[in-house]
Amino acid sequence: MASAEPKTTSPAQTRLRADARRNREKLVEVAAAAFAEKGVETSLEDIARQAGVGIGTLYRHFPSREHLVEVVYRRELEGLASAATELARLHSPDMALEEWMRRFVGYIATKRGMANSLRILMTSNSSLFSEGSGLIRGALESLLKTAGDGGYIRRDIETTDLLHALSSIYSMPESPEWRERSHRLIGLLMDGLRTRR
Amino acid sequence: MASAEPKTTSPAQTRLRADARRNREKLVEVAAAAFAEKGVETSLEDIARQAGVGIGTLYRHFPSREHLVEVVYRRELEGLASAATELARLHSPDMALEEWMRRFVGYIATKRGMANSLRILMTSNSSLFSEGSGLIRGALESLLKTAGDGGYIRRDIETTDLLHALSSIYSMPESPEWRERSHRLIGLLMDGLRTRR
DNA sequence: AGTTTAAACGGAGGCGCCTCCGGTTATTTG
DNA sequence: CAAATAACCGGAGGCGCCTCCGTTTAAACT
Repeated sequence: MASAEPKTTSPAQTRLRADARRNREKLVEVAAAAFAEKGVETSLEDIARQAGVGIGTLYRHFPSREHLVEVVYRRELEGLASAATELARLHSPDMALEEWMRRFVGYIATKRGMANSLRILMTSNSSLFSEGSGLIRGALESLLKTAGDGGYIRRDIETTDLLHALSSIYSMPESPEWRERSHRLIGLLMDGLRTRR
Repeated sequence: MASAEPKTTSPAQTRLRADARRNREKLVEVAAAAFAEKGVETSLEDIARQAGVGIGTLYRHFPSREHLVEVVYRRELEGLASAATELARLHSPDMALEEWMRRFVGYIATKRGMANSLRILMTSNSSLFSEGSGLIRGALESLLKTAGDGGYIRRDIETTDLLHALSSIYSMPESPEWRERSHRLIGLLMDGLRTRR
């Protein structure tokens, strides 16, 4: 019988050497910033340089551009989902909801430029999409429930509907006031949601 | 008043110099063959070489890979549509229909590898898609009508249905017998269509 | 601590993309 | 037919992609 590994959280993960893990994490971090700033078409060699590793190292960890994009994408999605519980701890339920929606919009904003790469990704790996949207939906749902239970907002709102309203922001025309507009929309939604006294 | 150009068929076309037109046509021809054989990811420099022109010339005529793909795509579509009238002249109506459907399948076959580029193309230029499908729909419709009017096939079949049946071939799993399968499907469709005596 | 080894590194190299511009050529004008 | 000119040609060059493999190093073993 093979002895089990008691160290790793996820079981099917082959342990990485310390330097390898450092490099990998640095790469993801740098890539996230680069994608956000210049879109997913940024030079991978630049990313490797900024992370202080050779291009070979980047390609060993992420065999293709899409792999890297996927990892960054998923990481951000998870961050967004876990922000929900964090916000719920720090703010009142309604403020937590509002702030979370703002972050959601901020997240979407970084995805606007990368339509094509994302599309390729989604069609070739649709599980990513469904898992991702599941995470987000879960986060929003729990925020809604908490705020609803506490009497901060009305309770006759479906997660799906709100999610839909938020997603529509994605298809808003590109413009300088995009961010402002989307924040106004959130304010509007919150006004509608909050219970009057 | 500016004097009108009586030479060109399409009015809004600025006349090309003779050598330019030669090169352009040669490029499209070579590109069509190359795309069919090795998919749309083929090296554009190879295409230029095979066409006997410099890479600069290729890029002047087709500013991006997608432009070239689009032109080739449209050309083949038009060829397919015009083949319908040609076939109708040479064969009996039912044979014309059958042969045309075979060619349609052949056309689709060349498009299997290029899913991504085509998808990008479609989403960024959806008119191409609608115009294209209009063309081939028209072709099929006229073949159907002629054969129906002549009593060769039943008349209670909608163009849309047949088109749908044919398109389903596109999503058949890739396999060595793909071509054979699709031809069997066409045989089956024709059997169903033909009137019995 | 020293040895071993397999995992990880990183950059050179070959290829394709696309741009830019000095040279060439079809076409127009006299 | 020659000169003028605008259109066109083509390939060098700079950059990024990705692979391959000789070198380095973390980690396991003694």
